[in-house]
Amino acid sequence: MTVVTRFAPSPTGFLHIGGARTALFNWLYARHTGGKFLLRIEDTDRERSTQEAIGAIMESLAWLELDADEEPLFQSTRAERHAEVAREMLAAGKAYHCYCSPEELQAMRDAARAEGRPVRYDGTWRDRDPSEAPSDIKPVIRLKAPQEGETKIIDRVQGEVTVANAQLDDLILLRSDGTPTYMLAVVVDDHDMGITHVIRGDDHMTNAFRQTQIFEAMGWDVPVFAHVPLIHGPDGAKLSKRHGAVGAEAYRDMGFLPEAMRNYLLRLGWGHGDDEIIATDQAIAWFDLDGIGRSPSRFDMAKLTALNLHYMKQADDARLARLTAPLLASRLGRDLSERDMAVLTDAMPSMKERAKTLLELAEQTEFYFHARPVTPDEKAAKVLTPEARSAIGEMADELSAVAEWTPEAMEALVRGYAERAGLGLGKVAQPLRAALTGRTVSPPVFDVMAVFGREESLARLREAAVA
RNA sequence: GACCCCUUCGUCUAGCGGUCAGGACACAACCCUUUCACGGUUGAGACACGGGUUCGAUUCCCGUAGGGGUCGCCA
Repeated sequence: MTVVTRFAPSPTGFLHIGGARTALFNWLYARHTGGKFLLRIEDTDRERSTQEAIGAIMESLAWLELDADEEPLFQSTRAERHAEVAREMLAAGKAYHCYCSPEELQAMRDAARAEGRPVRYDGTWRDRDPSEAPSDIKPVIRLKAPQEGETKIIDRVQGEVTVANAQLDDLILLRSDGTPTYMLAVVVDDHDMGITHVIRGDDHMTNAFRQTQIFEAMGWDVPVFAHVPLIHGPDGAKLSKRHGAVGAEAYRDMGFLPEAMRNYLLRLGWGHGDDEIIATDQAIAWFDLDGIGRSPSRFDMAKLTALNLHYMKQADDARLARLTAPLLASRLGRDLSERDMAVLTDAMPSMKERAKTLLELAEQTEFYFHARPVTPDEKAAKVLTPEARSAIGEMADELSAVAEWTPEAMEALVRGYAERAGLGLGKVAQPLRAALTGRTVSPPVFDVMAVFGREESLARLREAAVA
């Protein structure tokens, strides 16, 4: 049997972190088994579904590089098929018309709650003669769910979970306006799409029982379920906007790499021994449902950040430059030229291991693109004492004579200068740094000079020397 | 309230009857060092509680407590 998984978001908002992980797990499982990963947009709530949300979700999935094997299916296009299944169940005696008004139902729920009884539909119309039906009310179609016994689901994460059928009521399949409910639509679509494995959030656990009843009423195979525990915020409560409940694209904007995000999300609720750094191809080879934990986990930005540093160090320089460019452009208030891009790429080897995000990369490489004369910040200005300036001038003269403009040659020269002056390297490097970058923090000064090139470096040093 | 699920360092987790309870992030100290980082070494830090079962429970069972989820003509 070929595995077919699906990710089925409802487009009422962005793709939040939990959804992103659900998508990742479905994608990984399909890739691991050589199966298919499908996408279904559950847009049956026309009030709340928006085009913007669809766009945001697709964009986030694209950013995370979770590619579906087929074009996304829009659930709203399948309403006729859903209604047809409802009518089929009606004809087979598996469903019935219910004429209760929303007000009556609400009263029923309120009463039940007040008396401390389970809140359920009481089956008023379950066995009532259709001739008693009021002519002025459009009925809904309800599932004639079993009232005795129990419904069991086999869940690859939660194990065997059983609930007494008495706990479940006759859910609505088709609304009075003839449109399908979520419960019906999901089952019909999962069946028609050939979904074999339903991997989704824990919040759908109770839905699994009701959906199983529909599958069984239709005589369809029930897919394998895997209900993944939810992700909570750092405080253990539900994810709120303050922490993880922002869209996945927000993490892109914060300067995280998609591969870091995937690795982080993978390790949140899934483990493979002591392994922490798990590249995507390795994840595909290793991922299995048995590795999913049963307890909810908390979102931890620090760990994501640490992972991001790791992947940044490994990332290709040109790619990092490309990703950093727009962030840098917005800091500088101008676009980067081809020449700028070359400088940025050259700057990456010494830069990428000291920045945790692309945002930091942009911030820390910014000085390369500030035109001369250098404007030192407060700390750098303090370093540039008159003595330091004259030393910078002397070093500039010596440096101008260096044959090869390499970090090694420059370092040898400056070390020699420091020794003759009876100073540590730090004493002379800081003024150089301040003169070159206008800051007191930067990559090693000789790397910086190599990136700037001979001409630009000497110009900066000489300006600092005479200032 | 009813039903269902969960509970190992602060966080993510390993563990699947006998372990000095391991790793990672974060934290602290030290080393490295031209600044900041990276890196390295070391340290502190956990089996929610109470009963069983067993020669022996973190591990199995039952309670308690705490947390979470679900109870719509929303998805």
